[in-house]
Amino acid sequence: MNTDQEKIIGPEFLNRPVLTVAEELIGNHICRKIAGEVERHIITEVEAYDGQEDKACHAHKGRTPRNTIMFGPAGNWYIYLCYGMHWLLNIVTGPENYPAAILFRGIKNTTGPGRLTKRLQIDKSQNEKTASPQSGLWLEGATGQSQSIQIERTPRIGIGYAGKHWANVPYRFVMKG
DNA sequence: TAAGTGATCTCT
DNA sequence: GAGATCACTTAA
Repeated sequence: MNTDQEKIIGPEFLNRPVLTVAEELIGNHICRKIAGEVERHIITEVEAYDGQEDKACHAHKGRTPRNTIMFGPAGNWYIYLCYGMHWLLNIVTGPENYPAAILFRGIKNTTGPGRLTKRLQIDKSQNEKTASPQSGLWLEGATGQSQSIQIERTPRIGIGYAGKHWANVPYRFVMKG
């Protein structure tokens, strides 16, 4: 018997290598409750940021007030303002004290991390919250669908400053079609 | 192609 | 406290 609880993606799913989690998130659902109405969107594009060695990861220079949440346990949201006007949404993954997160870059019919958060009405009020129906923002598994999708891997976007190696590793996952 | 926009971080 | 930086979007 599948209850709603069993479909929710929580720390058990997220506390694994960030690349594995990122790839498996494609095709699943991001869920948002706004004024009592629940919306579900298919995840089509994500990027992985993997630990302090990853020069593109916000935590690569060590712990700061902003990125402390990434050092915490998996399953929390990391949301920050980019270029002064765009909120970017990440989910923390991996074990405690290992800073890794996945950036949500696109959902069905909406491409771009800044547009995604605008579409879902996400801002810093969700930052550091746990992904769960109680916080109004969570992830659900789309069982049955994920077997038929095709995933493409490409280098990440907009991180040329990270150096030749880290700017070229294929840590971006996009749903084909 | 370029400019808008403001929190955060790294120096003084 | 000041200046540089930045995981983007939009309008031309």
